[in-house]
Amino acid sequence: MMAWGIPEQGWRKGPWTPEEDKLLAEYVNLHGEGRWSSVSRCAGLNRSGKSCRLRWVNYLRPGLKRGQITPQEEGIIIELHALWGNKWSTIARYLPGRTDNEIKNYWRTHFKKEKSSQKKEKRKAQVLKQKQQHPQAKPIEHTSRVLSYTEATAAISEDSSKATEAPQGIQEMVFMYPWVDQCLPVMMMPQDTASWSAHEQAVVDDELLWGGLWNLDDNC
DNA sequence: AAGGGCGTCAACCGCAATACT
DNA sequence: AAGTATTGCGGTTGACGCCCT
Repeated sequence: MMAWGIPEQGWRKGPWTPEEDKLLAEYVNLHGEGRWSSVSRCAGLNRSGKSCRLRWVNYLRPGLKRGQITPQEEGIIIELHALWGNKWSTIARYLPGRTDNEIKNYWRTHFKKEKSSQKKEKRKAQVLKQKQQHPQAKPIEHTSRVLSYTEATAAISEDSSKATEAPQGIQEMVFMYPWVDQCLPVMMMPQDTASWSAHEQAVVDDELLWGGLWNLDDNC
């Protein structure tokens, strides 16, 4: 492995120093995000644009949450990963304050390699603790489910007679999250799953999501 | 107390997509 | 329209700290 700090093609690599963080943060606060290659030049950082962007997105950006992923967030990660697979940046959009890198790391460490019984015991203990804190909550593994378009429209309107058919060619996926007692429309996708990717980011109602229903801070 | 194993996290790399000229 | 630069994403790596023996 290359030694930390020895530049390849002139760029510094390795862990960021507090001084570098300060320079980057000051520059981005002043000029905004974007044009990362010029950031490295103009901010006096001997870092590649990619490195600057990554550091900002994963560490310096305001509003980032620190600390452990909550059981609620974990539930969302599990559900969204089941839907989208390793689309970490897409999943991260539904977890305010969390980065794709963080979610990716979390998934790999908690689910990809989860095999030892010890680990499972730990997990059980966590779930048990959660239950004691929120006795009304169902076990996290089963807290949400995917509803059909018809089920969802009925549930949202709280009137089964108002259930509507999904638009032709489109299937809306909706999660039921008991901890917020709400149906959350997640995405619209063609029933032809081969062309999902073209539609996967057609989020139905971002306002609804960011408006507080998924305000996970309230649950901590 | 020492050291080996393991988990976590920050950061790098390569590639693909997108924007710009 | 084509070539180049930039940005974004997902996979991977390596350092570090904690725990167990």
